[in-house]
Amino acid sequence: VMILRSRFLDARRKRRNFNKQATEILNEYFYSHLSNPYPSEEAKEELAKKCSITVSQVSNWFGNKRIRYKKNIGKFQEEANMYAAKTAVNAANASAHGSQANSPSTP
Amino acid sequence: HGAEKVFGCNQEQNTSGKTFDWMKVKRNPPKTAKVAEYGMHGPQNTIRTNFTTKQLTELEKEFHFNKYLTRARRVEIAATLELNETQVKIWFQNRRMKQKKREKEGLAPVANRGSSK
DNA sequence: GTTCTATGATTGATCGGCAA
DNA sequence: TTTGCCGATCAATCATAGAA
Repeated sequence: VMILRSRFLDARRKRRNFNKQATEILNEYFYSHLSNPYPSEEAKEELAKKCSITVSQVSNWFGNKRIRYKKNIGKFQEEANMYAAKTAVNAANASAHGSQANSPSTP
Repeated sequence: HGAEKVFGCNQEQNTSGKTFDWMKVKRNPPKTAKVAEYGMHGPQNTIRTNFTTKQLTELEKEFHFNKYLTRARRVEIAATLELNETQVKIWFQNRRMKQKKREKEGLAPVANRGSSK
């Protein structure tokens, strides 16, 4: 089995992890929609823009995240609680007082 | 019909820890191949087929000739490459999607942002 | 430098919906 | 009613980046 797997060894190489900020945005969305983490095409485009990555990359991220999450829910429990708390705080700030002139991101 | 009703004041809608339907989704095993046959229930088969370089090269060549297959052509190719007609059909379907995806990405990679390196 | 784990991308195949 | 295609997704795997 020589495995001429070298047939397409190219794109898959040179992989770059996303910025910590991008991952943060993706995880926030994922855990705040844990009941149904399937962003619409529009939502994906918005996330892609915020994360500065392509829509395909957003799709890949969610695909991998969903599969790996359900594969081992326990391993993500800590992360899940962390983002759940974070989402709760954001929701509280948003509904508490109608103030909105506050963008926590993009320094 | 958009945002759910007001939430956050009662009922523990704590989503963490719960198992939703999407987490239970299970795909049926591939029906590729002839499992029946003589009782052979080995771990193999029903597993993702690994196309050989030769098969992929041939499929790729055919794709550049025709994006869509005719029944006759499909039968011919399947026989030549020793694949099911379904596998050939699916390969072309996936190949077309891949092509579309490339065209789409190839026309808007602009706005390169903080690409760490 | 080596070993193991986290993660982005690729891809054969499945699922639901739609059209012929 | 049956079959092909599309769009989305699954699920397994590849190859690398990063942690240990």
